[in-house]
Amino acid sequence: MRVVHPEFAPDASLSREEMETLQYDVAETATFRDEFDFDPESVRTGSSDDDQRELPTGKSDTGEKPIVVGVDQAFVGEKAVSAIVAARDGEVIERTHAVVETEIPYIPGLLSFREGTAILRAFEELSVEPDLAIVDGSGRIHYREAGIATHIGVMLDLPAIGVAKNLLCGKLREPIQGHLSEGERIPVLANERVSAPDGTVIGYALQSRQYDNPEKRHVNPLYVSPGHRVSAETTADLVWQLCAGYKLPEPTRRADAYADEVKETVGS
DNA sequence: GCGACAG
DNA sequence: ATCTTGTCGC
Repeated sequence: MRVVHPEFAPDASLSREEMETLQYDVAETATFRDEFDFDPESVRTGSSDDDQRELPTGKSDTGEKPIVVGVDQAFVGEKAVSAIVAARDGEVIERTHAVVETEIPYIPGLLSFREGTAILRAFEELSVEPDLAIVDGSGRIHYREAGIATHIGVMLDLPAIGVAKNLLCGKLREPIQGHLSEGERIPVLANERVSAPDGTVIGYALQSRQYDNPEKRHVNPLYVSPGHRVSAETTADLVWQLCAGYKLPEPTRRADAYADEVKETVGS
């Protein structure tokens, strides 16, 4: 697929100040409301039920099901490996990847300038037109509301969601005491460290999976946030639907595995 | 100066 | 993110 907004390219040679200014521009172009055509309820995983009956009409509606892509990165020395796995109705239909030399180190808040180019190059290799992207990292849960999921989503004008294992910034509306139960979600609000008005719901802590006996051992929640063209609430709904009994959503797990596969092919 | 800090 | 064996628990 093609880039729609090349002016937001995550150029690693920019100064820190220029990078931050670019992020404010990206956030201004982004929308954190539901702006997509597919039915959120139609998004599903592949490893779930196999009782997929034909429709009453007998007509196959697979062509109407949204294409969801998972995006993940791996590193080999100074090279960044970006992997994308596309699936429709839970079935993998295409996989692409790109290997790009990293130019800058990891800096909290500027992740897209380290990994963005590799991700975009992998997207350019994609021949199918995705309806939604699940990106590892934050979206709106970011100092300037422009995490990597937002940056990628805006450049491609593609509905995108950010899925992170740790909270970059913002504050939970209610503190987690001990642990959450599977399926629970707590709003993540903007605080003084976020450019959004204080109290704005910028994402959710989502307990995608939990052990039977959390008292002895528990799983940490996922921190999900809108990247582009998706609301915080729908973001949590979609990620929850994509988690087939695992902590990470299916698209992410597949991209993760593919990135490891490619990684073994590349030398440092 | 002291914390906070996606991947 | 990455370096890595065993090990705890369901």
